Amino acid sequence: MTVTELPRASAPPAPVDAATPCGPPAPVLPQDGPLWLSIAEVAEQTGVSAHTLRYYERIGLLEVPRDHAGRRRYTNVELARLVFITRLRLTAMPIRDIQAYFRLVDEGPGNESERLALLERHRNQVKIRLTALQAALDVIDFKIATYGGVCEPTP
Amino acid sequence: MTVTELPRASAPPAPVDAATPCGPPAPVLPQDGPLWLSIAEVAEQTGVSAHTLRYYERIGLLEVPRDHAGRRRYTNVELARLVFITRLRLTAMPIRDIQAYFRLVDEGPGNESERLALLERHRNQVKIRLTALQAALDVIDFKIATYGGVCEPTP
DNA sequence: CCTTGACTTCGAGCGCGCTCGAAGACCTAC
DNA sequence: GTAGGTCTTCGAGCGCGCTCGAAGTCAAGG
Repeated sequence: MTVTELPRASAPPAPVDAATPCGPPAPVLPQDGPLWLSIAEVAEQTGVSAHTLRYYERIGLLEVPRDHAGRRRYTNVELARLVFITRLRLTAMPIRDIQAYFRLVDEGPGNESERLALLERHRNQVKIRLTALQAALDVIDFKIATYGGVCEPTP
Repeated sequence: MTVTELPRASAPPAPVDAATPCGPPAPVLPQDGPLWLSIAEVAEQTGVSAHTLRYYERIGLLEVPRDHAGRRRYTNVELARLVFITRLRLTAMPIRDIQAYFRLVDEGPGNESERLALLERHRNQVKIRLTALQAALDVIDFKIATYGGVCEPTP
């Protein structure tokens, strides 16, 4: 069970991003002690490969503090951001747009309406895709149904 | 309005593929006279570019008869198949799998159960993706909601 | 000291699904 | 006859999102 797996229920999801202007975010993981994870641990827990984690950092999606030896140390802040990134990726938000979003986040407070607009635009596109996907699925379902040999004339 | 646009309602879709073992398929278009379309016309009506139509043919998804000068002439058979291809693509079925499916179709009757299995496998994957997509969308929706500044503690 | 192994950076490579451009054949209109 | 437009084939190129490998650094264990 990785952190990036989605809950089955439609209960309101817990906030996952430090950027919400609501004080410190709720911890994402059952937190025993301060979170201070290596890249391998994050990879295992999130299902995002170490290669991809470095890639995300290279392209500016994530900034990860280092230990004295220069190795990445993920705290719950980075982890929360990563989880939100996976959610956006899961909805096929282009990397460019995710970059744009977190550029706004990293600029600090004052541009919340821009962030919001960006997210809302994306959400609307996702909803459209969702509808089309469902319709295409209906076509496939119909096809599957008619393979049974039951062929009534289509009205 | 292209042929490949999906109906909004969830009414049972009309069959779109000549491969259904139920006799001749219902016509896809309002049919005035025999269908005998050029590649440009098909591109316009379906929203699939001429380049892509040739590509689909190259990779064996579609076989299109030619006129005396060697130009492609699409009949409703090819058009129906193309429309079904767009449905499968819309659900992100990999080209390889679509190739496999139509290879079975082109082999003729006798392997319907294989085709069915292929479609059902894909359908199940799509349903899983659909659920995950919806959940990710919920996360984004929640994020959007909390940008308003209303911050209740998350239980 | 030496090995082991996990980490680092960097740039190149890959798989997918198109997308494009070049060069040429053919029909139609003038 | 010739210009224009639409088609043909073929192979190369592209954008995306990773994915990989090489070469080197560092810390812990024996």
